[in-house]
Amino acid sequence: MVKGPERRRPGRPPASSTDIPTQSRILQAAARLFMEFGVDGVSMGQIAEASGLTKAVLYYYFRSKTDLFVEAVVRVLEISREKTQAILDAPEPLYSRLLRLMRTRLGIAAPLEWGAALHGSRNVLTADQIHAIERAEQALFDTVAAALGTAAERGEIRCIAPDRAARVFMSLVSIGHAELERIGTRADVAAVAKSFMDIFWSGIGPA
Amino acid sequence: MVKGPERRRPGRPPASSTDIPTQSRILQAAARLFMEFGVDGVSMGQIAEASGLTKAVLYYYFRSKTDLFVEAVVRVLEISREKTQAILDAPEPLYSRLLRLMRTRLGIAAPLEWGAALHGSRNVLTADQIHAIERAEQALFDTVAAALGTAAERGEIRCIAPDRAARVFMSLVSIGHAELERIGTRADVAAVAKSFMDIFWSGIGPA
DNA sequence: GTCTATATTGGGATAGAC
DNA sequence: GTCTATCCCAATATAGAC
Repeated sequence: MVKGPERRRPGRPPASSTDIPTQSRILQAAARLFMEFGVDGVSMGQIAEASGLTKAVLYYYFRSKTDLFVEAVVRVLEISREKTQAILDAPEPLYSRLLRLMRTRLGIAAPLEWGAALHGSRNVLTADQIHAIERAEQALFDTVAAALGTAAERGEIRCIAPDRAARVFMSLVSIGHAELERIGTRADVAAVAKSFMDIFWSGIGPA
Repeated sequence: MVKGPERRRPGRPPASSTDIPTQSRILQAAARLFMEFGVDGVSMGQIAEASGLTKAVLYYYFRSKTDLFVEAVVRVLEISREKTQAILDAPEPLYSRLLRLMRTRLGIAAPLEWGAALHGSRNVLTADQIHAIERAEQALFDTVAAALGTAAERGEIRCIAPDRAARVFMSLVSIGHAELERIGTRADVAAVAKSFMDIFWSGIGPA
């Protein structure tokens, strides 16, 4: 492009300039499908269709299906981490923040068991790819663990191993989501969130 | 076979007569592989090899790969349920029984996230097959839930929703297993079991 | 009941035009 | 950068001998 600067065309710019970049469109569609059907449950053709493109374009942006999968996972985990961080930074008691976090996550349509999808495909991923995913996953847990650790210092909770507790919390979110799916649309997200939160907070032992 | 009864051959009977029936051998191998690599991570060829047979034999006993998968899952869940029942029937306080259950399950090589494997393949399963798996799964949860319910009646615990708590417990087993895998062989199963059990029993809230 | 050999297809990946 | 057309292999499933 050796052309000099052009004068701005009057009127609304063509749609293309406001469109989501192709790569992001692919990642978004891929993430959604992978979350719902798992790696092997989705073909490149389906992802192409879902993003309104063709297979060849996908391979223009991503070397392989595995690559696309890894980048989609990392992206989702990063976004998830940011949202989580924002909620946990609020100036509230830990209990309220965790409850809000659980409600929010339960409300998200695509909850996802990446762990599940991963389990089946670990053998295909390179060490680097596994590492990338594990790092993104760990960052998410660390965000929660940090909040638990701070609260523990303040004597707000008795939690001894924040990282472990963080994993338990995230897993409770998964179970909660499974329960919401089971009972269907008549589900009361807030109520389910509350009851899982209570198990997390007080355990099942005698009062 | 119209031959009359033969006299028993002297000496040790041929190995074949004490062998596990072919169908069980297939199911065992299939269950192990499916648990480790997921449905799509394993081919019929691999299952055939693992059970010392050929693909054709597998198709002699099972109509399709999906069929084999479903029967393997149900079988594992049933066995798991029986073992669980046995442990929970012991005349001990609930806490001890649950701790023993968690230790035992953490010690099993193939822990498995059937849920994971399932998620990816739900779209392929017939309604009947999904039902069969869900029934077997529910039976397992019910076994744990029953123990929790009884204990609740006795005032041994404060648990309000036994079924929900049962799911949480089983899920803690999964996290525990994931943690053991992460930290590798230097893992202390009993210690990990204890600490997850404590989160389940007392929660993380202030003492 | 178990084998060898093969038909069939879904889907990952690429070539090359535009 | 995006398309059409195609290659190619892995893996399910079957045919038919023994």
